[in-house]
Amino acid sequence: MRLATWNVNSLKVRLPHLTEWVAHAKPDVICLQETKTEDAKFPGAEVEAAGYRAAYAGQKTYNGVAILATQQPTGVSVGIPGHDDEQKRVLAATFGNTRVICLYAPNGQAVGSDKYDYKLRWYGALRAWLAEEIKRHPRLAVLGDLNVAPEDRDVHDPKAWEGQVHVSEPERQAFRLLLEIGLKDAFRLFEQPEKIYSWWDYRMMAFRRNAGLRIDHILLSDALAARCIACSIDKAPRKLERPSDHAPVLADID
DNA sequence: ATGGCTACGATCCGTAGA
Repeated sequence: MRLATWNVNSLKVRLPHLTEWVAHAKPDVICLQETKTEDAKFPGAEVEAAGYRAAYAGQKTYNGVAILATQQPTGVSVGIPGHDDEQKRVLAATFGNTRVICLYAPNGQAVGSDKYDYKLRWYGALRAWLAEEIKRHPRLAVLGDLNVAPEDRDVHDPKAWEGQVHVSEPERQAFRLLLEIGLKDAFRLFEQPEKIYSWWDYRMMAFRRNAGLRIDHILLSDALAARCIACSIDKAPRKLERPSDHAPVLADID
């Protein structure tokens, strides 16, 4: 089974890139973030034509998550249970005996801001929920834009980013707490080349300079991690005309 | 010099992203 996650930064704008990419990468499940699309305007026909069923939870302008899969999703749930949030950031679905959770973590804007506090509270609620979810679903995959670069090697210029939002210690701690409930960073299960990132700023020719962050992640429970045979980031779509600022992340489960 | 894109929904700029 091939799992993927991609922050598309507008499903409407990126639909051609998405259909092209899934046609050649052929993920069985792909989690999308920042769809920025109301459910009533979800491009259901195009997604179906590409060979995918879909579950989605969107809103106008901001946020929005979707899970596309070759199999019909069951047990679809939106949001973190008990955590009231207007922002559509969390979507879960089951495929066979595998539970897939699609996440779009808050950006956090700046350390110390209200949005940063919201980000840390969101992570707290997420962790509590996932701790239960992993007991219910031993085959648990958590994919998405987590908006945290877990280590300095996930940052192009750790000195410049030191203490900033996405790399601050409380955010990294929140990320590590997800691992502590029994999840593994699929990317780090394997030897990887240096300076691999999943996001590059649109400005400053950041992509050309490979000035990026690795903030999009696939976390796997032990049962799935034991069967994970590959994990990589595909930079190719970032090179296209009018790209998303994020690249898709892939993991193969035997 | 802390900018520099991009998407959105609103107008011809503000908000947000990371």
